[in-house]
Amino acid sequence: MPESVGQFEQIILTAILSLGHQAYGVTIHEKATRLAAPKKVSLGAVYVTLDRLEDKGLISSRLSDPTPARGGRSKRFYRLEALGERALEESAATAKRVWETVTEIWGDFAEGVRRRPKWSPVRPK
Amino acid sequence: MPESVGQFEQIILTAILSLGHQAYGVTIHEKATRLAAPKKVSLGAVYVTLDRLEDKGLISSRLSDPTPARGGRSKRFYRLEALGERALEESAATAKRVWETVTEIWGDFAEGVRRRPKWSPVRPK
DNA sequence: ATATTTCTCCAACAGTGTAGGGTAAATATG
DNA sequence: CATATTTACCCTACACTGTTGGAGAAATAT
Repeated sequence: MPESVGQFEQIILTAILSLGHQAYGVTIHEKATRLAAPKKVSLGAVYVTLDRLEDKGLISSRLSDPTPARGGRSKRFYRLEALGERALEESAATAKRVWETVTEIWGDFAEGVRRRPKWSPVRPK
Repeated sequence: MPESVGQFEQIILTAILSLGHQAYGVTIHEKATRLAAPKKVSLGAVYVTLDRLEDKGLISSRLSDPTPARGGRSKRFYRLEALGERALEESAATAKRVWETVTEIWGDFAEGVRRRPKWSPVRPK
């Protein structure tokens, strides 16, 4: 049974996955911000979560060489470890089930306006 | 900007939504267990979370009359409030984005075996 | 030297997740 | 009726996750 991750951890793992070999603090923050919108994501939250995920062995990191650009100090790049992949699989499967369940009732509201519910909102006796 | 909910809270809200007017502790527990599988969900966790969601005004409850069945004591039925609907909408939209992002890389692994990644897992320099 | 830019990291606290056991209210049974 | 059985609710206590805000390090630019 894989480690189970929280909501924000899931977002961070997803960001790392999608960034491939360009995953470091700043880019992860950008990706995470898009995933979590309209909610704001602070940089501090990202780094703290990266630390914890690394402690749990779900991701690993290595420090790069500096790049020849203004402010181009070295970056800490992250990658998903096998444990992290399994945790994300499980967690994403639950996300899918949630989305599908909500969609069955409300329709695909993310694509526009929310539709009518299947049943009328009658209260039990 | 809607209240934001955690992972388990999202599952509970989703369970309530999908149960319609049959949402009370035991049925919510069953739904939540299916949504969160293979992870186990304890009944205690469900009730604590229901309490907190009610305190925050995302759901409301009312006590029913007992039913004439063995052990048929009265149930506390829950329903989504407007705040809860908005919180779930936002939260489910993020779940969708996570699922889609993961799917772009790994394919729809929930339907069977995980496919190959789009890029090779090369580390940065 | 000093300013500016990019980037990492820490400390502290609030909020969420979880287990396990306790309690209550109904019907069934001898 | 006393006790068993079934269904259901609720609390306590603690671990883990989420979040903010700011400090500080390492580059290039002027």
